[in-house]
Amino acid sequence: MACFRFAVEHHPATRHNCQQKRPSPPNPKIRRKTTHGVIMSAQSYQDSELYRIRHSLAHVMAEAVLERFPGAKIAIGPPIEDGFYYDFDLPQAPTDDDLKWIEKRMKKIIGGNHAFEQQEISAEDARQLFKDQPYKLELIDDLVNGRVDENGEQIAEPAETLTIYTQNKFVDLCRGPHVESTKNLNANAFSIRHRPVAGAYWRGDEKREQLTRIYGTAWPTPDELKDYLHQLEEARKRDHRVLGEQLDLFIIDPLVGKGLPLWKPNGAILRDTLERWLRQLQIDSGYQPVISPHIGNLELYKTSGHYPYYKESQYTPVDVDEEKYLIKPMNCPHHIMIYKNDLRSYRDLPVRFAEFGTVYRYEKSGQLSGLVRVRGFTQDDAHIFVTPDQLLDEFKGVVKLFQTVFDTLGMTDFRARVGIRGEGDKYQGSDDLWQKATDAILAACQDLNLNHTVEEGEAAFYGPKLDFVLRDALKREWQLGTVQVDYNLPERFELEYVGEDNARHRPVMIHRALFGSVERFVGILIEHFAGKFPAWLAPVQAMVIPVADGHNEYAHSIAAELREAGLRVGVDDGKGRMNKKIREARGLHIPYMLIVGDKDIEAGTVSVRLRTDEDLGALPRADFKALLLEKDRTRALELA
RNA sequence: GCCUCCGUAGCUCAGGGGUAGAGCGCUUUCUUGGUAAGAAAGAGGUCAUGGGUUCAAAUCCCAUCGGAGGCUCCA
Repeated sequence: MACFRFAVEHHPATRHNCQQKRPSPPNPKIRRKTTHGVIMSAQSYQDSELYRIRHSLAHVMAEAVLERFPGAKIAIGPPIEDGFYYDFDLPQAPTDDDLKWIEKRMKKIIGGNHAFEQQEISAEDARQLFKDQPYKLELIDDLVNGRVDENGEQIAEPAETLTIYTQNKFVDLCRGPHVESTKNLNANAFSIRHRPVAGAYWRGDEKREQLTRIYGTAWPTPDELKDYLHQLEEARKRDHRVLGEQLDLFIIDPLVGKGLPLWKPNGAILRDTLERWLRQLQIDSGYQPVISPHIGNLELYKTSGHYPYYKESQYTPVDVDEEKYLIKPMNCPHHIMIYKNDLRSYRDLPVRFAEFGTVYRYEKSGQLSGLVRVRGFTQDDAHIFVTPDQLLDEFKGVVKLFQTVFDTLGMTDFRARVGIRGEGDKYQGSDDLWQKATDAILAACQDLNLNHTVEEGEAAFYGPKLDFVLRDALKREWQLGTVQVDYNLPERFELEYVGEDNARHRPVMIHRALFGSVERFVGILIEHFAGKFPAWLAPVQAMVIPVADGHNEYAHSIAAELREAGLRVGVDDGKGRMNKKIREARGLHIPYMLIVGDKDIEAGTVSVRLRTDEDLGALPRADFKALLLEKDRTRALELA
C-alpha cells in the first residue's frame, strides 16, 4: 500500500532541454535534474502527436527567424512541457515587432502545406550542408565521435549516419519525429509571445556563448491555447507575491535588502501558527529543542567542511578580534557541538535536536523570488544521532512525519526524489560510506512503498538525501522538506557513543527539515491554498460585520467573547454598508463572516456566512464559538 | 551573475518632447442599509534615482536601483 498519495506522477517532459554533460546513468529509473515536467509519462509524451506538432513548430519558427535575421546561427529547438523553444545566435535581440513578424510568417509557412522530409546523410555531407552553422557543426562532431547527442546525453555508439529534416526552405539536423506536413499544424493554436525572450547558455554551460531563446506554446486547437493562456493568468493571481501583498502577509523592501522578507502581522501569525504546530509535533515525536547563534567561528565550518565546500553560497567571513566568523549558512555544526558536549550512551540514542534555525546564504540576484528563494531563511532543522542499527527505523519515522504534515495541509501533489551522488569533486567522504547511506534511503523508500525517482547529482555534499518537491502556481518545482543520511560529519567531528560493549562507536546522523525553509514553505502554502487558508491558519479567522452602526456594540461583544477563547476575530465597525464589508472580507479570504443585526441581538445569535458563499444561517453565539474552536483544534480543512 | 522586458496616484493600468489621466481604494457629506459595487464632493503623483541631449524631458539616450520571465546555480 502506498504510503503517500500522488495526484500525478511527474516525469521530465523531455531530455532535450537537459543539456548536462554527465554520463547517462545505467538504471532507467535514474534521471537527471530537469526544470520541466509533464502530466504524462515522458515516453507517452514523446510518442504523442502533440510532441511532433511542437517539435515541427520549432522548425517552422527557425525558418521564420532565419528569414528575419539572415545571419542568424541556429542551435537546438526541442519540445517542452507547454510548447517548444529554439535557441539562436542572433545579430541583435529581437524586438516585439520582430516577434510579431516571425509569428505572422510562421502562420504563412504553415499555410503553405509543406512536407517534413526526412533524409539520412553522411557526416561529411552534413558538415558541408551546415558549414555556416557552427553550433550544428559542434553537434555533428559530438554525434560522430560518440560523445554526446544534441541533448548533452552521452551516446552509446558513434552515429554512422545523421538525419536531417527539410520543410519548405529550412533544413535542420534532427532525428525527429515530425508531423507529415505543415498541414498538420494549426496556425491559430500557438503563440511565441506568451513569454519574454530569454538568454540561454549554449549547452547549458555558463561559460559558453549565451544564445537567444524564443519560447512558443502550442496546443492541438485554438481553444486549448486560449485555455492555457487563461490558466496562466489565473496562476498569476494565486502567485504568493501577489497574494502576499493583497493579504498583507509580507513585504520585501530594497532598503532592507533583496531576498530579506519582512513579515507583516498577518504573515507572522500564519507563520507562527505553523511553527507552533510543528514544535508540538516534534516534541510529541521525541525531539528536544536547541538554540544556536547566527554567527560562528570559521574554524567550526572548516571542521564540518561547509567551508570551503559551499564557499560560493556563503557571505564573506567577518573579523571578530583576531578570528574570522561566518554568518551561519547551516545549523548542523552547532547541533553537532551540542551532541558532542556530553558523553552519550547507546541508551540515549536516538538523540533528536530540533531548532527553527535562521541561516543566510548568498544567492545570485537573478535567483531571488518572493519567499521561495531568499537570502535569509529559517529552517525547521533537526539533527538526529542514531546507532547504525537504528538508522532505518528512524529514517522511516521521519518520513512518517512528512506524511502527517502533508496530510494535515491537504498537500497531495508532490513528488519524492532520492538525490544521489553525481560526478565532480563536490562530494565528501568515502565511496563505502556513500553506498551505505544510499542503500539505507532506498531501503526505507522500499519498506514504505514510497513512490520516488532517483536523481544523480542531487545529493548534499556530505550525503545522499530524500527530498520532497512541490510545484508553485507557475508549475516550477521547489524542494521543500529533506531527509539526509550522513556518515561523514560524525567522522569529521569524531562523534561517539558508548555501546553495549562499553566501547566507543560512531553514530550516524540524519539531517531533516520538514518544511525545508519556513519562508519557502509558506510561499508554496499560500499558492496551495490560493490565499484561502483553513480556519486554523487564517490570520483573521472571523470578521464580525454589523448590519448598521447601531449594532457595533453587539458586534464587539461577540468578538471579545471569541478572542477570550483564543480565536482571531476582527470587527468591521468602519463606515460604509454591510454589503461592502462582506465584499472586503471575502477579498481577504476571511473564513467566517458573522453578520449581526437586530434579529441577532434579540436572539443572541450570529448569522454565519462562509467565504465560499455558503450560508450557515443564524447560530447561537456559543454554537459558533464551539464550531470555530473545533475547526481550530482539529486543523480542519473544511469550514463547515 | 547573464539575456529580454518593465518601473506613471495606495492598487491595477492608459498616455507620451510643450502645465499629469482613468477605474478601484482613501477622506468628507448625504444615506443606517439583512448577505459581493447607493449618491455627491474632495484629497492624493519631482512619472524609480542620477546624469546627458534639447528652447523645453515623465516621454529620447546612458548609468544605477528595483521588479517579471528565462538561463545558470541551489547544502
